[in-house]
Amino acid sequence: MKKRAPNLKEIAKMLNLSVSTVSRALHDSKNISPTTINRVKEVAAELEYEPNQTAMFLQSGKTFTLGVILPHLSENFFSEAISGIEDFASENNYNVLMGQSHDDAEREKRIVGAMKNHRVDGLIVSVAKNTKEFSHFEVLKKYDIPVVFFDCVPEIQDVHTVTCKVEVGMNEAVEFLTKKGHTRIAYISGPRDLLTNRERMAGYQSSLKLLNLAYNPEFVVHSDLSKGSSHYAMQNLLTLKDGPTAVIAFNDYVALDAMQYARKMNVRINQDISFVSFANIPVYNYMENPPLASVEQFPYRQGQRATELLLEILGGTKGNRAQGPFKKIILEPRLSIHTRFS
Amino acid sequence: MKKRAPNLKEIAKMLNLSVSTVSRALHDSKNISPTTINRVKEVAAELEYEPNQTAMFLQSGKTFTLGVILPHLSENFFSEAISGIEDFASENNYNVLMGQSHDDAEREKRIVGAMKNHRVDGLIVSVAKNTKEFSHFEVLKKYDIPVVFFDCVPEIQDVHTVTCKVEVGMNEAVEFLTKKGHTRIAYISGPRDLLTNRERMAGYQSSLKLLNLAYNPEFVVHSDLSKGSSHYAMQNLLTLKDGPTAVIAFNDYVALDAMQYARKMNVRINQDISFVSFANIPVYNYMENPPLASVEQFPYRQGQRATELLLEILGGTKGNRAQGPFKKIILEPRLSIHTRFS
DNA sequence: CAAAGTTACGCAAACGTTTCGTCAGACTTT
DNA sequence: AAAGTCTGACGAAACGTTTGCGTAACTTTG
Repeated sequence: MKKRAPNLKEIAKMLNLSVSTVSRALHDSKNISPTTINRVKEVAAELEYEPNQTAMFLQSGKTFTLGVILPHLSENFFSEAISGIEDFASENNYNVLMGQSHDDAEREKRIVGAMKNHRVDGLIVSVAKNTKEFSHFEVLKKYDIPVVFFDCVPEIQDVHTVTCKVEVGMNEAVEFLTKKGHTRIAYISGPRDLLTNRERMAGYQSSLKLLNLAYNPEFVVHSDLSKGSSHYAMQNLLTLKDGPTAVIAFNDYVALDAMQYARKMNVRINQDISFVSFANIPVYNYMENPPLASVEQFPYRQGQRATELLLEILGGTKGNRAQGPFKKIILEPRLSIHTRFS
Repeated sequence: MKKRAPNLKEIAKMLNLSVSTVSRALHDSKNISPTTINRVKEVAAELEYEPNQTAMFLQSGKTFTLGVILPHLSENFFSEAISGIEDFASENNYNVLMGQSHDDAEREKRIVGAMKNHRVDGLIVSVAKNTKEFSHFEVLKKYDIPVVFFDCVPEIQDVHTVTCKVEVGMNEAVEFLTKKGHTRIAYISGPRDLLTNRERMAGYQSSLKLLNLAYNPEFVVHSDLSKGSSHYAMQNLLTLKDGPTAVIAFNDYVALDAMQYARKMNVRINQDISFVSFANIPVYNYMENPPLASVEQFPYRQGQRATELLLEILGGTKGNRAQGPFKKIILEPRLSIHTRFS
């Protein structure tokens, strides 16, 4: 009772044909007579034959598989992103192989290796927060595997990227708050050396300048994104003499933690101090006191665009692939004002 | 300037060895002299040689790839689950290929086909809500690809499953509420024919019987899980003469929508009417008025166990794989009482 | 009717590995 | 010294496809 997946040879034997004829018949080659094509297809259907892709991979060098590497699947931002990736890939008959780096450079390296061995056709990556060095991506060039980075991208020129103009998002956030009458606006920053944080920071400072507001270094506090650290950051803001009347947080988790702390200190959220953040969770419409607004970064969209770009690259001439020109796709963020739980 | 991935042949040529010797050397075969092994490894390292897995797949019939099919990646329950799957798979040197059915039977079918063609070693599936018929999984037996179902599993005997005892979870939920003094407990059910819903329902009824509470059919209302439908369900409960003092919801989304509606009708949440639900979202600790408690179903754990089971099956004898004995792993849910936002 | 073209198929190489079997030479045992 | 064992290597087949080329048989053409 050996069950083996049916293959061309089996079909060929049953019909007294050669393997190549069967192959061609299944591909509707014009060199095969219609009657033969029908006979072959009939038998194939009966056996429930499906071509062995691993063999085709070997033959063609194409796996029709895209690798996706991101920090955490369980973070909403990323699960939305990979959802967009998978949807677009699937529409174009690509499969998606995925791995989580857990924000660990070593793990990321290992996964890149696994994907390379797997000979994925291309890679979509949001790099781990603690990755400082990108040589493990360099190797991919040798294997002619193009990479598109999104969200968290390395700061080097010769790569394709899809990102969101967070700087503009920050501008809008500050502007929104000043229109509400705020002049003392603080920023709880994320990890200092993270590109996306520096962009927020740049936006924060450029906005202040544009609006003729003074930049007060005390109004910028840091969180390493842990709950305790965000609490501590908020604490620092609350103990200032002329504290802020509005706080912009690095992301939703930081905002929620900061708000939680503030509330414990009897601050009335969005009355005594208003909050705005950068979106990465979805349930604000159910909360009584969400931040007033958040900068929406469209992760699903980012994933989609990244995949689109990657497939475009894969469509190009083989040799030219990993060389350039390198595209930088930049999406516009949108400040979404939260309506209150009603 | 042709970049081609280095291969065994290339190494062999450089060292004037045969391909087979190189292959063996890289595998530390004892039939190869240490000096040769070293020479080979040196050259391999220099060329940054990595074996082409697609070739190994073809050779060995094993892809070291697990397929995962679930409804939505963006739903927290599933992203947690796949996170658990990927973590466990990764630890055991398996890759994860994933697809979203979007709760559509047709799409599910297509993805199963794609995974089969890809010759994944095994499959982990949470079936689409509207899948009524499981023949597309039958085919996999022919290809000797074992399947482990989790969460949403087909109601047939000869499959491996990992599920959570939701019935028990419901029991605990009812008991919890009665201990709080509630006797008029309603249930907002999900899609009637969904197994997980019927189990909740069974738990609901058995609990009432056990606690000597009357079963009032009016206290069971239905939601198709859409916001409107959940609102409508809640509306029905609110218009009852002697309405419920506690409501158990099919899941968190239903609970949140129902609570939203109730609040709009000036019901004081968890005072006039208490809420309990089945967990699938993570941010309750930030909400002012979350449900009093939710039945935690441990998606990460479920994903892990499913993967563990699958790998166990894959380790078994080849022929016996898809035949049985069929394992049913059942996890205990836990009622987690939410502490209030403070 | 012969030359040329067309049709329908088979042969064999190739993709990159692994592995079974073989084999020559060197060393060990009687 | 003949027979046996061990060492280190190689050749070739196999996995399941695709595809360039070859070739019969048949059809068209002048």
